[in-house]
Amino acid sequence: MTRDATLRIDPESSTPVYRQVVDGLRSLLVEGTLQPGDALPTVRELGLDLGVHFNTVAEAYRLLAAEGWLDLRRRRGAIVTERAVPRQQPQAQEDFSRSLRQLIAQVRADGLSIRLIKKELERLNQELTV
Amino acid sequence: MTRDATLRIDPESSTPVYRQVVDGLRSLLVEGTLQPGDALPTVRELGLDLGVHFNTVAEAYRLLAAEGWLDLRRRRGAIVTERAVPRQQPQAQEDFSRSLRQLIAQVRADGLSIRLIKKELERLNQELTV
DNA sequence: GCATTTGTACATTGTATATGTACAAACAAC
DNA sequence: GTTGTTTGTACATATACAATGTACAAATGC
Repeated sequence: MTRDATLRIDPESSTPVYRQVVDGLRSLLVEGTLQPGDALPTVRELGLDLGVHFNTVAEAYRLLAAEGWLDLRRRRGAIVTERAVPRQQPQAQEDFSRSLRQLIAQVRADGLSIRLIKKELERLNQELTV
Repeated sequence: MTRDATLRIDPESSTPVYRQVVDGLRSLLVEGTLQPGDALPTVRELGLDLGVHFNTVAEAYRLLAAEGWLDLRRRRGAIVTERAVPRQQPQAQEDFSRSLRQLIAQVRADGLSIRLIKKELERLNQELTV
């Protein structure tokens, strides 16, 4: 991953930077853009790239390692690992439903048209393949 | 709104309580469950109901008032107002797309099956009417 | 060995969150 | 019209969280 424009940080956002990094990287991991064996940038490289302190990136890497995505070793950096999908939690579907409803409500409140929302929902649904 | 089970607070969540309240209420407002003219519970009632301090609820009400949803007056409480949908921001669609991708990635990582995710996407898409 | 490159540990600082307490406005009762 | 009560508001405080600064420890190459 070299200078990937996929990750962008909004320092104004109310969601903390290290979680923005986690969320952005998790997308790439889940979607397979980052594959097992791939090397992520070093915490210092990515920190420089994103304009944040390397410890902030390190914190994000630690969370992803705790989720089972990364293997962290000194001098070698962060490597994407094989990861088994965990068993589904009981309330997972309901949580997702609520989060999705709230996300849609938020963007509707911000003026995004229902037409465009539906378009995005359909597009993302398309992209999901079993 | 009397003792509505629609709002549930997770004190363990990393998203702060006042924002959970804002997000939950905004859903009800956008979806029309709460209509202009409706009275919300007082900050003390809702605080008691949710098990949080009334100032935490007050903070949530203030945010919603700042978004144009509520009219707050002493002694009368919080009343839902008419609210014009604001003009769409330029990056709104892209922001939504990214948030949605990240939400899906997160629940996939948590083990929610693609089948159930697609089902929810379709269900919410259905419910959206222009 | 020694230097360099990595992640790690931890102290420090600033900011955000939640609460406690006192207050001010509005309205009702009398 | 005074008094009491019910509302939201203001602000001080305590705590937790986020981001950074700095020093360190492990691993590798030479």
